[in-house]
Amino acid sequence: MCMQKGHHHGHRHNMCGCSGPPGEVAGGRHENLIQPVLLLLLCEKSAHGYELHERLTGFGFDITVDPTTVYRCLRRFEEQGFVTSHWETQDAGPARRLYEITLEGKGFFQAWVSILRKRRDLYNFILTRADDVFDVGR
Amino acid sequence: MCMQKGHHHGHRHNMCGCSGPPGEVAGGRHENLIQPVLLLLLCEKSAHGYELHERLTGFGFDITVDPTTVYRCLRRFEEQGFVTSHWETQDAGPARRLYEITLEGKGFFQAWVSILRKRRDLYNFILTRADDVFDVGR
DNA sequence: GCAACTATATGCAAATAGCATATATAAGGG
DNA sequence: CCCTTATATATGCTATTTGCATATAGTTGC
Repeated sequence: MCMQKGHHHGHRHNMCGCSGPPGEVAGGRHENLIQPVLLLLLCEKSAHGYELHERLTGFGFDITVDPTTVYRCLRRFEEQGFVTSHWETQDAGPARRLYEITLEGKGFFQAWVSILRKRRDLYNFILTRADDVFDVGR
Repeated sequence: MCMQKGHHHGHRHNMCGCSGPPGEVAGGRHENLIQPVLLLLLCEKSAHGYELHERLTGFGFDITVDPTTVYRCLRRFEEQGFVTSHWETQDAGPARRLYEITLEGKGFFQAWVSILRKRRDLYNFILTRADDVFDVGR
């Protein structure tokens, strides 16, 4: 996969090992996960994109997200009213956008949480059946 | 979302409530899940596409997949050597392709299983932190 | 001045999956 | 016999998310 029509910039794999077996079948690589995770991080503490990306990267569980994804997700959230932002020009470094979660955003996050719970239950169901298959095989 | 440039055939939402909060933010709707689930079903019993689609639909957990997705996934699996297929013209009804999982396919499934385990752990981690956020908020 | 770090943004392309649609066989009813 | 419905598979188009390459700009240290 991924080596289609002689494009000059080669590999476009998923390097995170989070979406599918290594080097194969990427796609919705992080399965939308950065969305709820960003909402969680913003619930815990308001922050700007760069910091959120760092917190996400240090999240463990093989999550390595492109900064682009973080910034774009935050802008989309703002369009949808889930966060607000304002420029910070104060102290050191270049200007940065501080993001804060809104009440709507918290509601959206709670909706996400119930989805995540369902997904986890489904994963457990699949994993149990997988164990059965491999047990019988032995 | 989804209502871009006046296309005649409207909604392209996710109707399964499985990928994200209702009616919003679709994308990798089933988060690649049909892949490992198909492999699991084929580990349990060889079958043709139509039957696999039915088994998938009866899987519970809000999973409703388009038949197209099933057929295309199976063809891809065959290209990758994870399944083999041969036409069955025998008994009643139109000809159908019987799919059987290969040794390679089983290996691929096992790789998937370890990914699913990681994901479930991550989900639990997120859910725990989400509980903390909402506890403090109360 | 220049490299490195902080910080954000845009364009392009790849991958999965849904909808519309086309196909063909077979069974049952009128 | 024709028509509808169920079985069974396949292709084209498009939407959505996301990664990579790249551009930009301020700030700090050498």
